[in-house]
Amino acid sequence: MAQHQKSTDKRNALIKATIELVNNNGFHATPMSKIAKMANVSPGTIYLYFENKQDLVNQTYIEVKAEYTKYAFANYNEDACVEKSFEMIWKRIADFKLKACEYAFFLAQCDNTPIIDEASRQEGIKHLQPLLDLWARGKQEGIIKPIDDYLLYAYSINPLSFLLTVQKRAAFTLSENQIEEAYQAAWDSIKLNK
Amino acid sequence: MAQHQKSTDKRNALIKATIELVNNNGFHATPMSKIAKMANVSPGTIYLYFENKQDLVNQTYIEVKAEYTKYAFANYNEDACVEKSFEMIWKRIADFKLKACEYAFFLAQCDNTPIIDEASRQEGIKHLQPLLDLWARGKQEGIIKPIDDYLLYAYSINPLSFLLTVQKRAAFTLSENQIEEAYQAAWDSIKLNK
DNA sequence: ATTAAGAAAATGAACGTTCATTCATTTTTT
DNA sequence: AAAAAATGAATGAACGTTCATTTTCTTAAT
Repeated sequence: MAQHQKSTDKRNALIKATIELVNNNGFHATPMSKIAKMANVSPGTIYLYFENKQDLVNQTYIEVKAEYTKYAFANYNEDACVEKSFEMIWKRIADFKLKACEYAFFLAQCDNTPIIDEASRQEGIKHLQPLLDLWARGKQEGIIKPIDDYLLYAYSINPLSFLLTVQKRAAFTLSENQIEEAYQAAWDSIKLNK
Repeated sequence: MAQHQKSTDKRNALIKATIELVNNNGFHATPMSKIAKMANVSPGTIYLYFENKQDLVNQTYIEVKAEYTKYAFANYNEDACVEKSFEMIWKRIADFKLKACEYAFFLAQCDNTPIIDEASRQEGIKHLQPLLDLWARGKQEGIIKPIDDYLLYAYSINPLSFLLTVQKRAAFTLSENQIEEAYQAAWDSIKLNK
């Protein structure tokens, strides 16, 4: 354990440092030397774990994205009705984005800039399938609007990224009540009106 | 005219080049030398128009943001009812974001990263007031949900940024029909259900 | 109209700095 | 004592910015 453990520790420290520095300074102002310093590691050591800077950022992205989707679907099973299932997933996602906001902000940054390889972006998108499946079921049952998944995502999930950014910038926190209001807005935007 | 005209041309060319290069390569991979080359200008000339790289990006942001809001409210007057007014503004914004997508993508990038000064960000936000006023009216008349403006923006306006990004990435174009669907989702998310 | 002189604008080579990355050496682990 | 992991000084390329020089424009006297 010891040897491999130590390695994982360093790797994690490097990824954590990358997230923090890129969030606060941007990719352009995040030199490898600073990442090394914050992770308590020598600059050269980074290259034992990552090919180069691009690889470090790509892998950080993939890792964070995986944690995000893992969290989102952790307690999900397909037994509940569409509406309840969606609410469960939505609230898990909200939980993650607003609580683990460092992670979520990093993702938002990567998703809105060309700092990530297209391949890594594709890799990160994979794990969203359960939500797409749920939407397919919802459309079939006439509960969710029969519109493109991109539209459903844009209106029901993505707004959380904006709210997270506002929260980070304005040093203002969404109340429990506001999260409920946000959920209502999300559901209202995609549910099929009878 | 001649002398001052020429200056404006160079300035505009520099701003245009900045947008294009930052969009495609990211801020970190956009050296001043490339900006100069694309604008057909010597590197030194940039410093006649802008203090430094940060100033160039800040001013580009402010300029694009101003164009965006100017376009959004160009044909707006406060005579129509809340719903119609919102629809008009929304469609103008959609028009801008999906047609002038280079501009909109640049804004999205700036809004989701720390590359812009906080001061410039504040400067850019100013011109949104008419929309906030409309929402205030809508809340008062019981037409729009009595929730925070950030929530209204997150659900009714911001999704367009996501759709724009998808459009740019996936080389896929939103159809007229899908824009209508998007508008419905936007309105459904913020209108007060009787 | 032409031109000469002065001012303004533009140039691009040069500068100093910073950065990503390497590798000879040291430290730690097996 | 051999192997693996980590170090950090060294390297060379790239960058933002400067400034001595050149080019272009403006003015006004002829």
